[in-house]
Amino acid sequence: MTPTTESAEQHAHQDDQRELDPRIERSTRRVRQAALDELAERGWGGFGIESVARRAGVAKSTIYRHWSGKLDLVADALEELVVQPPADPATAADARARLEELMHHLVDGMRDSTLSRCLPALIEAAEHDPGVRRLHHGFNARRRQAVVDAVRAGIDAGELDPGIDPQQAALALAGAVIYARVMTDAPLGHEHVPALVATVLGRAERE
Amino acid sequence: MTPTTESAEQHAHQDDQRELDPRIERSTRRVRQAALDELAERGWGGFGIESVARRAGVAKSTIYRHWSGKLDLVADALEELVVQPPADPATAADARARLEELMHHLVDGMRDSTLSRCLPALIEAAEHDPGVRRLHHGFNARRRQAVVDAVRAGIDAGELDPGIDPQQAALALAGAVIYARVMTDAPLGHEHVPALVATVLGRAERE
DNA sequence: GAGATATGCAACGGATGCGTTTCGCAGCGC
DNA sequence: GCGCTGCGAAACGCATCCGTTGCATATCTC
Repeated sequence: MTPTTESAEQHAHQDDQRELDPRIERSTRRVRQAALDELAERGWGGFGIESVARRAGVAKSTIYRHWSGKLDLVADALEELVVQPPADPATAADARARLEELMHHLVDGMRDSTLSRCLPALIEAAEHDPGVRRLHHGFNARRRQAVVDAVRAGIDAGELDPGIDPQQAALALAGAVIYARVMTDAPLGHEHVPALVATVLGRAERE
Repeated sequence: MTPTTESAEQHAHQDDQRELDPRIERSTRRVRQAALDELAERGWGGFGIESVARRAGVAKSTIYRHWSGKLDLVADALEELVVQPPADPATAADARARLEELMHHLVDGMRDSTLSRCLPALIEAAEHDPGVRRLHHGFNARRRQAVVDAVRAGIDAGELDPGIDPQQAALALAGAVIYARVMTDAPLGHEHVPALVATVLGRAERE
């Protein structure tokens, strides 16, 4: 039995080595899910291994058999959430439609998802742990990059004002959704997306 | 000695009743400051009364003499941060200048301030405690309202595109700054403000 | 100065969580 | 079926924090 000082090999690439003992597969899956629930409900500071074990219906020793501690477990569980790609690039008619699509996707993600419920804990955790910070910032950078690309494409295609700064536009668009989630009582709804996109990207340039 | 079941009267309005025992003034001031530092460093979950006492150079019993517990103390200490009014309304030349001013102020607030260092903890705390949530959301709503007003004034004055939705514009502007602070490695700097404002509000309508 | 009062200090019982260990059992692969 | 191995249960020592208390001391008010 490996001492699991580094869990990355075992868990991150678990899907590769499909020859795993079904008991392990079952345990780790339950624990990861429970860890995310725990993180969402209790937050970063409130997160407890014993609580996760109870929640997962699993012995505490089982958790320590597979992860080295709180940090290892949380980091591993979070990888679970990161596997959501935003959307596909080439289906939308024009830049505005594409961006509205991206925003709707983000709004969706901020309504029900596990990720949304974990977001405050994630923000807090990123502040205090370098590993989580890398994960968190990396994930958001990738997600935001899709918006930057869409804006730039829109400008190149002549559909958007060339005065727009793609970086700032992406910050503003994504920022509005995230801000509404963590700083206000009223998360952004789908009905606000058109007005948001229209406001940030400017009104129709050509009609 | 009042049992301090409700601390609001004693502490929030402390400045009013200036006849206070200097020992109390001194203690509570130290503790409040220490509480903010603790919140910034350890986060909402890591926050501990005994740690605050150590930090403040004060006996634990002194804290319990003035506050009923963690929640009471944190809420009281946070009031300290909320007393920052954004700026004055009628000095700026035009709407764009006024909005850039507001954004610079927000960027400032996200660089060094205690509030910035407490922000992740605040977001997390607001998620789990209704009292903190009210404080947090209320403060941000007030701050954002200044932006909404400025945008609306700009539209009314014919300086901004009437197609802009003031609410969404404010969300986008404030959101970009906050997002950059809690979701990325690179907080927004003052040098980005002009591009941000220009991007969200549209390029010059009249030149 | 005298009396009031806030503080410091130390200790308390209780709770909770951590990370480890031991052992009997059940489920797995072959 | 049999050996292998992951699991559950329970207990461990240790640490931390909670919220409270009693008492001596320092500091304020008058």
